[in-house]
Amino acid sequence: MLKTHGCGELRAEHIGQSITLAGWVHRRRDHGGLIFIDLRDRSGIVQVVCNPEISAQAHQVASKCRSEFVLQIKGTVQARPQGLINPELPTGEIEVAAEAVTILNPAKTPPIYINIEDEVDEAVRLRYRYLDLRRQRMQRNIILRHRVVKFIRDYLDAQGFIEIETPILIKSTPEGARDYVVPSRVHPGKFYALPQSPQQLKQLLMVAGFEKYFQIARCFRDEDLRADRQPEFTQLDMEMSFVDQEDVLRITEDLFTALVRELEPETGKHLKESPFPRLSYEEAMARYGTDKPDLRYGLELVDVSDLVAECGFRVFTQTVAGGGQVKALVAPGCAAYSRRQVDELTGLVQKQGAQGLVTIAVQEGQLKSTVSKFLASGELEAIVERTKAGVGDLICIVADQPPVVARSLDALRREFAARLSLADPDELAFCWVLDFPLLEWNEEEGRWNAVHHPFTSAQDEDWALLESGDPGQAKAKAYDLVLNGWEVGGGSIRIHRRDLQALMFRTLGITPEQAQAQFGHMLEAFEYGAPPHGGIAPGIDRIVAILAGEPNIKEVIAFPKTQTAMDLMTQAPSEISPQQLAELHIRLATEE
RNA sequence: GGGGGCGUAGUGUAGCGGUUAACAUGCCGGCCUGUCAAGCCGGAGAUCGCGGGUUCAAAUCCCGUCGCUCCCGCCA
Repeated sequence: MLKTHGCGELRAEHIGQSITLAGWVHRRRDHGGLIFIDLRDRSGIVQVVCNPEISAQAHQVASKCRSEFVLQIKGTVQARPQGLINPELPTGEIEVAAEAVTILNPAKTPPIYINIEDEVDEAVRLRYRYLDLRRQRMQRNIILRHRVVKFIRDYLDAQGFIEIETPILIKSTPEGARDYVVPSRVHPGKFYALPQSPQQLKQLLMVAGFEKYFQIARCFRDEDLRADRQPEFTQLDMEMSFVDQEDVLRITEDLFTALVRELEPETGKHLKESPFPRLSYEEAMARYGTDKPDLRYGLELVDVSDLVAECGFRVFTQTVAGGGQVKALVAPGCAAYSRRQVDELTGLVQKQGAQGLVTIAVQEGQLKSTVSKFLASGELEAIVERTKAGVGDLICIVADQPPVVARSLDALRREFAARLSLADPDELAFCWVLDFPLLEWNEEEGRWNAVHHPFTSAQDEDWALLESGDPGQAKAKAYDLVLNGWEVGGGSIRIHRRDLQALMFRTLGITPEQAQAQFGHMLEAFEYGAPPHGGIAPGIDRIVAILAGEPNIKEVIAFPKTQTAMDLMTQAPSEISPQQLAELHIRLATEE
């Protein structure tokens, strides 16, 4: 090794020791007669003093050093002189008196600051990602990610889980997201797909008798990007045999409870509660307007439809009569909102499809509402009472069909939480969302789609609904893990009986021939003693981002892609040579 | 596919019809033995993303385009 110690490890106990360090010039302070170098490596920063009276060589070389030069420094750890201790630095009680400085490699002036935590244009960061990754924020995030994955591996190993790799080149299936495909050289005109998740493979591992499987699995989906979506991302893929939903929830909950507690000294983030609260899908939509509610704050939606069903405001009465809802949200302390501020909120809900926004400002001794001339004072008071709004609060009301009401009030709820800083950034509010619908109607194609995926089991009593008319009412044995308003995982109990799988395919409008062509291997496998099984797949990138306090998963991925799925460092994707195309039997249909 | 935001020295920003395109920092040179975002002095560094248009005159206004970004659609 070119070093005996890490820069950040040195403490008062090392005083007097001869040591060798190697790292990067974090900052240089040249006083002419005396040069200070803050030397940085992964472990931290230490001050090196180059005094010509101790070593003329060290001082002379140090005078040529610049930011990000790679140095090896031999020297002695010494106590800092009286009054010169730097309490900002973990190594601030000591410094290293340089006896020899070697430039292992010089460096060009970097295009971004390594030593200042400053916002830099993301394109520049991504182009020079290796420099961006040198910065403290990214080092911290990537190391945190390592700890998360390491903890998960150790924990699941101790619970009897086996980590098994599954192929990256697999068969394309039409369900779900768009596949990334890879052409086959050996089989002209045929393509592999990259896995959207190892879904089928992990189920086959259950048929294979491994009983408890997990994998830190890379997944690929060729869909448009978001702050929480990259084209390739990492899941903790898990599957277990002889379990029911309760077992999967408990094991997952125990894992994340232990993980969060283990990392709390590092992240400073604590669990709001464990066991995690459970909400049915229906309840989540009713109380929060979303299936991924942020439970760090309240602001629950309140249904007031019955209170206004026969009031004097036709928008309300017609909405209720037409099967819609009138629901309210109380914004604490916002009664004094100006017309302009209310207009902003109205614009927000209109973007979600709502016609408008009705407000009631609860003021001392009076209620000011945009609809006071339509509603009797008793009706307004009934709404105030139902919503438990107090003096100084602003009640926001949306009337529309349930999906529009949900979307609008969810948007409002998140807007108020942001404006009023209601979400504690150091709190982790996990919850489970359960009892999802099994199927949803696909308007375009005129058929049912699986909400989760076609191997998800219906709840036991709901199988009959698939045959007898009302498949849309069937609930699935599916569950989502939600954390601070992010969906951080989803899973289900699978169908393990061939007859029920056939019923499922029939309901989805998949003919036996199509099922055989696409999923023949699954159906066949299930005929050889498939155990009851189920699993879950928490998203590693999202969980680490939340633990790191980052708003975007790019901040916890070493080499992420831009919103147009480019790698700005390597310029992927790129053209390939005509020879490569020819080998792959591909001709480009380039548009003119 | 659609909507919003951003694009000016290496980096972060200001300027928003007429400026020598400004400031900070970084960079280069000089001085400096106790700094720690060191200090002081001097210097270099910008076809204002790109293309077109309006105008006597465009970084500034208009149109288009490209890049980055946030969102909707999409993401079983």
